[in-house]
Order: sequence, then structure tokens, then C-alpha cells
Amino acid sequence: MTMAQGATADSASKTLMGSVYDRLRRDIVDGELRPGARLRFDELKESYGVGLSPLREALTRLAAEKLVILEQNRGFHVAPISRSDLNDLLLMRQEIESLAILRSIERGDDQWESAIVAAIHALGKRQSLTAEGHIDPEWELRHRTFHDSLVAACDSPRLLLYRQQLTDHADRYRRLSHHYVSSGRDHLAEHCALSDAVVARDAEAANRLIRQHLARTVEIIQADEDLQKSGLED
Amino acid sequence: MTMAQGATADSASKTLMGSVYDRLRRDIVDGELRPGARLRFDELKESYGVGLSPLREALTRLAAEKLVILEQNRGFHVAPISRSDLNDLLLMRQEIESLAILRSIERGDDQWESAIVAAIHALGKRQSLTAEGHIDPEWELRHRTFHDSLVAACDSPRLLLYRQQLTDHADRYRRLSHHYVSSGRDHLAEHCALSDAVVARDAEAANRLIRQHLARTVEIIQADEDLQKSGLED
DNA sequence: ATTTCTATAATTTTCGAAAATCAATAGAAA
DNA sequence: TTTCTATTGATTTTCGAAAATTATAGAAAT
Repeated sequence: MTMAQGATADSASKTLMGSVYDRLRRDIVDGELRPGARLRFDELKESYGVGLSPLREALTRLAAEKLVILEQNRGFHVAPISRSDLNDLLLMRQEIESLAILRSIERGDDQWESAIVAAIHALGKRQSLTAEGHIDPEWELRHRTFHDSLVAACDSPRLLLYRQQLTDHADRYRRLSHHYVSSGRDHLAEHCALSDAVVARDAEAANRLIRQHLARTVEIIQADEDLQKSGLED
Repeated sequence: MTMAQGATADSASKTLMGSVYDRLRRDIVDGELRPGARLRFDELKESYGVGLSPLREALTRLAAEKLVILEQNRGFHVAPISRSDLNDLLLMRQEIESLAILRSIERGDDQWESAIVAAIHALGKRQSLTAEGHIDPEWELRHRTFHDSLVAACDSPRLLLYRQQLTDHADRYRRLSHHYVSSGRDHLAEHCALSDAVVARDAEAANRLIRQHLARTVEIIQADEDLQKSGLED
């Protein structure tokens, strides 16, 4: 029994490649690993404490999701960020999210509705910023739970898979822009309006509101000059 | 210099994992590797003539695209097929293809139009079936080229990536259903109507026609009782 | 000074063996 | 006869070293 360095509790009873994939993904999405950064195996072996095989597999998987880039015999890099990529991401998110919500509206049952009402309620009970001005992790969790609840009835594995991948990319941009929450934006009002439209099965309004919601986040990120320093180009 | 068994000419100057990925993908999409088939490393090493590392990486990449399934410590399998999966695939294809075409209609220039006209012309010059009743590879190539030409101006890397992945899945179902071409269907008429609508920038008609086109293919596949034997369940 | 070539160093890619895990079977106990 | 446990066998997963490739630095030539 060599298996020991299980790091995060939940990585128990998982393959090494599985847990190193999770950790790499989180580090990239959290911005710990900077956009464009070179990923050398010697360093990765050091910092993640695993051998080549699970590392290469995890990176290959991340490359398929476009969170990292693989260049022939020249190694892996964290995917760069750019304005045009952010615009492309917004476009796809608007289409995929709205599609998932519209299908959920068509197919959702009472239990689906209840989960949304519960999620928006829980979200409203929590401030997005802590006393120190940082984003509250618990708020982030409830925020994700709320958005997930909206699409939970869409009944399409592929739609949910693509949505998940796009959300990862969006989260990365969002977290690279530190103060994305503190821009005087009324999150709760937006979320409530969205929740109301969905629960009322108002497809037209839900479609309009989710697209607006996603677009506003991107506007804030685009305006963040700090992000230039993270390597945002065209 | 150990590199030698480059199989298909184009795999030169490519990494081993890259070419074994290409070969595995083709074998799966072509139905050579049956749905649900177990992929044991001993056998794969034998038949593809490479070591474990490039094989595992290639399979990991294919797993991310859902062409193969990875189960913890229980190996890789070719992704199974099912009616519900085929329906899910159709749903996503209709959305993604129509979106790509509509964006191309908005953004395409004269050169884009010309390429479509050229592609539909080339497609019309070729019979889909050979004298022996098989699908003509040259027709398949022109068919793909035509459909690609329709979306060539959509200007969205993510949209094109997802479209490519969905097309791979669709091609697999289509090829598992041997006589998908020979069902008395008038391909050329459908393609011409689609081409005309797109070149005329008639978004409404193009949207309707592409969705119909995709749905008809699925109808034929669903009706193919041969496919039951390939493992099509719910 | 600039370029080109060669030798060296750094890094990725691949292989083969060791370790870990899962499936199957046989044997013991109920 | 059935159920449970231990052992064997088959297979995946992981490691560490070898091979191949790319990058770097210095020397020679223009």
C-alpha cells in the first residue's frame, strides 16, 4: 500500500490520475496556474507528488477540454486568455445555457421547481463578500447550486456536459478578475428575476434574462484593467 | 531512430500518441471497434504496435470526447450506443448545426458563398453508391466538404469544436447502419435546397432545412433493424 | 556584426517492469 | 447445498529509466 498523499479528503478511493486531474483543473480554474504558464513535468512531479504517467493523462484530458494546450514535443501550457476567446465563450454560454433552461422549463416537474425556490432562498441568505472583502466560498457554492438547479431538468447529457465545460472556462475568467463581485452590481435582483421567470415557465423572459446575466459578467471582466496583467490580449 | 511503423502516410512527423489517437478514433467511428467492446491493453499493444503510454493517452483523450468510456481500474470500453443517446445527439446536432449555419449566413463573404456553390456542384457530380452498392468514399469526402462549407464562416472556435465532436458521434451511428444511403432518400435534393437557402441568406429556411436533414438521417438509423444487433438498446 | 553550424543541455515522449487493484475460483464453514 | 473467506490469476495503474526531440550556447565562417 503506497497510496498515501490523498491531499483533499474526497480524492480517496480514486485513481491517481483522477485526483491529480481534479487538482490541476482546480488550480487552473482558480488562476493558481497562470494563463500561458508552461507546465514542466519536473516541476509538476515535484508539486503534485506523482509520477509521469498520471500527470500526462490528466493533462491530456485537460487538453481535450481546452484548459491546457499541447504542442508537439514542446510540452503543455495553461490555455492563454484573450478578449476574442472571452467573446467566443460568452456566445456559446448564452446559447447553451438558454437552451438548457428552456428545455428545463418544458420538462421540469414540481420537484424541480421546489429545488429552484430553495436554491434562490439559500442564495439570498448569504452575502457574496466577506468582511475582508473576499468572495465567500459558501456564497459561491450556493450560486453554483442555484444555476445548476435551473437546468437540472433539461434531460440531455451532452447539453449538461458542454455546459459544465463552458462554466469551467467562465469561472477561470471570473476568478482572474478579482473584484468581479464588488462592482456595484445587484446580483440578488438579477438572480431573483431569473428565478421568477423560470419558475413561472416564462420562456421568453428566462431566455432574455439569462443572456443578459451572462453578458453583464463578461462586461465587468472586460472592463477590469487588472486582467491585462494576467495576459489578456486580443 | 526507432520510429518506423507509421501506418498511414499522414502520420509522419507526428507524435506516437497522436497517430494512435487518429487510428483509434477512425476505427471507432468506422465501427471497426464495436460499441461496448472492451479495450484491453495487451490486445491494443499488439494490434497498434505501440507501448502503454501513448495508448493510455490516446484513450484518455477519446474518453474526454465520449467515444470511449473509462471505468476506475476496470479499463476502457468503446462507448455503447442507444436510442436515447441517439436522440440526445440529434437534439444537440440540430442546435449546434443550425447555430453555426445562421452565424455563417450573417457573417459569410463572397468567398464563403463561392465555396458552397463549388462544394454542392462537386457533390452533385458523384453518385453516393458505387456499382457494388457500397458508399463511395469520394462521395463521403465531398459530402463532408459541403457541410463544412456551410458553417465555414461562423467564426467561433468553440462552436466548430463541438460541431466536430458531434459529427464524429453521428458518423459512427451512420456507419453502423450499413445501408443508410440506400433508403430511397433523395440526398441531392435535400442538399440543393439547403445550399440554395444558405446562399440566399434565408435564415429561416436554412434553419428549417438543416434540422429536417439531420432528423431524417436519424429516422433512417432508428428504423434499421440491423443496428439492433450492434447493441442498440434504450 | 551577423549568420550558420555543431555540440551540449534540457525536456518531452516512449518503453518495460513493478505495484496495486479487481475478478474468479477454490476451499472451508455453516 | 449455500455462503463466506482466502488465494490465485488477470488487468490496470504507476513508476523510473531509456530514447527521441527540441532548445541553448559557443565556435567558425561570411
